[in-house]
Amino acid sequence: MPSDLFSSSVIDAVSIDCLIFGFRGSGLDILLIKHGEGISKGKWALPGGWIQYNEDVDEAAGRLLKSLTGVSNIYLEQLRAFGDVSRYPEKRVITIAYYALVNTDHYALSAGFTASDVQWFNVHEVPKLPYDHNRILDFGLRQLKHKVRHEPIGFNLLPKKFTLHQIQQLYEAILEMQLDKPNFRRKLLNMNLLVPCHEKQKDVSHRAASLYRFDKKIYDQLTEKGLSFEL
Amino acid sequence: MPSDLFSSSVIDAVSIDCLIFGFRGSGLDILLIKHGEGISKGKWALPGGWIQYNEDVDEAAGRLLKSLTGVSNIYLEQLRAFGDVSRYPEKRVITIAYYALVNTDHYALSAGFTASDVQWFNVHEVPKLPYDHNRILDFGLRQLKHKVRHEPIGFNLLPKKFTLHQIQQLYEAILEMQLDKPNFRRKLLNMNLLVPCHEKQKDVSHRAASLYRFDKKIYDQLTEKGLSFEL
DNA sequence: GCAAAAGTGTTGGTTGTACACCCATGG
DNA sequence: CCATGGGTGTACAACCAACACTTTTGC
Repeated sequence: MPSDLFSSSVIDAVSIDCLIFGFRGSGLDILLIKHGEGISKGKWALPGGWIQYNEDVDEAAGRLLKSLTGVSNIYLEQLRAFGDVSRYPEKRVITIAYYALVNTDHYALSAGFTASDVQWFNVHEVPKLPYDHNRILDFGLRQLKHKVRHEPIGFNLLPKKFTLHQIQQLYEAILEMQLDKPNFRRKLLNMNLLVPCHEKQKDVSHRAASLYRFDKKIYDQLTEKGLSFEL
Repeated sequence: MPSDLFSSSVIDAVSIDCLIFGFRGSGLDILLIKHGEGISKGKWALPGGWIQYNEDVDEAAGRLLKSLTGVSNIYLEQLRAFGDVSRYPEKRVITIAYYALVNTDHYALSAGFTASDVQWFNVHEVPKLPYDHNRILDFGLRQLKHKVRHEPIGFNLLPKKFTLHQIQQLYEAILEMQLDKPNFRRKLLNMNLLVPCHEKQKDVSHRAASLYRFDKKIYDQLTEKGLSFEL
């Protein structure tokens, strides 16, 4: 959390923290910043900060994320508020946590504002974070496991064109469990959510797989007609 | 929302609002209070108020609910924070919404603190509420529909001993749809969640139904062993 | 007997799960 | 020819939806 650079124009009792999950083909990553100032200077933490009086909380989350990390224009969803008395040492601060999923390759990281560095960390290799940030991360991971089974959010983490195997690896990374290949393929294809690109992988040392893409419009149409995305 | 009676000891930019759902055998109810003071004096609104500096947000929700309505000792779960700039007219206030399910019969309502009245309203017959309270209610109803399908929270709304028909009516009220009696019975009984009381209804003008009770311990055991509660 | 709700049975279709198996490609 | 992943087939069990039917009780 940055210091009160703008203390006159921000709400001082409420902060924002963002969980940005990324995927690089194997494990799940989380985006952290290194604090360049303030009481946690030098420590890695979740990107976050203060809300201004004239911006919606949802807007504040997007603005802070962009200024701290360079990541912009993504759909941030609210996780929940954390408001224990002792969660922040200096004074009473309630934080509202947001989370999002992005494809690691699509964003150039650039530390800014009060952040001196930005970096992806494997979610199982994060350092000890200040305040209750580790707790927030744990909560977010649990929420993510639940959400990914019921809504097609996972596709944000993949390249535009992807193979069925890549989706499966993503789901295995998030859910932390093995899935049966034939059954997973069928389940996904039978939803008619994926559009075949009529292209194959290249430069792989095994049989080339077909590429698919996810189409949000088709998903919206199907859900309106009463299809539910499950697993 | 009460006025700043304790303005020195409360966080002035954050409030709490509670959605308390009740059930009386037919429709779903929501608990509202009539404001006895402040800018919304005389209006019906969600019970809520300010958080003190020395209490956790979760605690504040329980305290406020009790002092305003007399309803205490229930499990309040956080819904989410609402933080649009214009949601509150006087000044910038972010609110954190909580929700809970209670059996209407188990609680004696008594208006207190800044509330001049308390009353149950059918969720489809609520008056126009101040601020964004109608939006919060809508959000809570949607959340409730989702939650009740995946976790056995609904049993809070029933008497200790209940018939299968009563559960079905409850589910039909929350989900706003008709359910097939034989299939609903079987589904519930096959989960082995319900303990038969070996008792029958009395004084009913039709065949008396068997009474069951819900046992949280059994539920916890079963979920540990990997059972999932669905529908 | 009638109404109202309790409770049981049956049937056919869908879905999930656990596999065995063959195919294509690079090294 | 082997390792790696792509991709298909099958067979059994479990589950679900729809609906017909019998039972008990008060009036």
